[in-house]
Amino acid sequence: MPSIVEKTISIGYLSERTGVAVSALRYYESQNLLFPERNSGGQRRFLRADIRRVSFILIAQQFGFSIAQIKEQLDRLPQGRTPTKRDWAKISTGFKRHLDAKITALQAMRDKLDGCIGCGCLSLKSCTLYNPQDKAATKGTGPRYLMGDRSQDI
Amino acid sequence: MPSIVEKTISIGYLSERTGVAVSALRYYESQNLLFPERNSGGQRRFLRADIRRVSFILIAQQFGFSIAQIKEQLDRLPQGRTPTKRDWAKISTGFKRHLDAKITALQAMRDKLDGCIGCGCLSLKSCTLYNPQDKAATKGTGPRYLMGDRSQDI
DNA sequence: CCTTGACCTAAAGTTAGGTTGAGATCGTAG
DNA sequence: CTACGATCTCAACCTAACTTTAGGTCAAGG
Repeated sequence: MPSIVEKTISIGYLSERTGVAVSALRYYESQNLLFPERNSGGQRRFLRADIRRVSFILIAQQFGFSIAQIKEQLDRLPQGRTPTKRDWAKISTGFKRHLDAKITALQAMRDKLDGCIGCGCLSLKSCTLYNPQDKAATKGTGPRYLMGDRSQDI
Repeated sequence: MPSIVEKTISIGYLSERTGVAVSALRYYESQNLLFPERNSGGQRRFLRADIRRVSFILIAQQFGFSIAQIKEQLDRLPQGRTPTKRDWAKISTGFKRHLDAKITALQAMRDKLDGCIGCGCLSLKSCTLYNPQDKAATKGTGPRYLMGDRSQDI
């Protein structure tokens, strides 16, 4: 437990304060999410501001963002000085856009599913859950015939 | 391409019809999502109804469900006969409940984030994104102190 | 000085959801 | 009968996000 006047903290203290395992913190460093300095003995010394940085990582993960995406957001923070309220607010906004898009997409699917349950098309020809673009975009493996499409010979 | 009168289909044809790789279909069998019979030569013979079963797996994956969760839903289908419209509608309903819950959770987070952006609490003491229950439930690793909680000494 | 606990590195292991490769067999067209 | 593509099994490999293990070092208390 470092006293209030010490400017850097150990990996153990950062772990205790954030609930993130020491091994995970070292992993985050290897992924360039954290940039601790080293003391004369080679041990990591973090800034107190890194507590907030790690907390941000945790929240972003709860929102479903990958480590790479989180890194992109963190890269937008200023280097050389401790991030301010405004700095955090700025990246939170960019972050909200992703989240909004994610919610919208899920709602669209939910609405399609609603339609399918109502009309029974989960077992008919015209199920709207058939969505070729998505699959073509993610895999390039050509069209996929989902739930009841081309079902004339089923 | 099996003629319309043949009752079973090959793994290659099932792959072609669903867009799912042959290797993935074999993997699904290993995970007990599919139960093909075998011909005299040991090759898998699927039912035409398995096209719909695989399509269901794809859609469920798009909704973010794991293979294990999808298996749970598929296990609710009747054995011994081809599932009907009503059978599929029944599991789609259970499925919608999960989806609704997921959307609600995401919206709650989005709303908290909205609040945080507005009030600047991403760098203050009382950030509502601090959510001890969730973490305690998922990991059992004790409380996690998120974004600005206990920030008096930051 | 000695012990003990926190810390270090590098490499290997873990889970999910598959893919890839090797080597052998099946099945069908010519 | 011979080719040749489709299938078969089994094991190894892949990414993400970490954890674990092994073997060794640092730092603080007594």
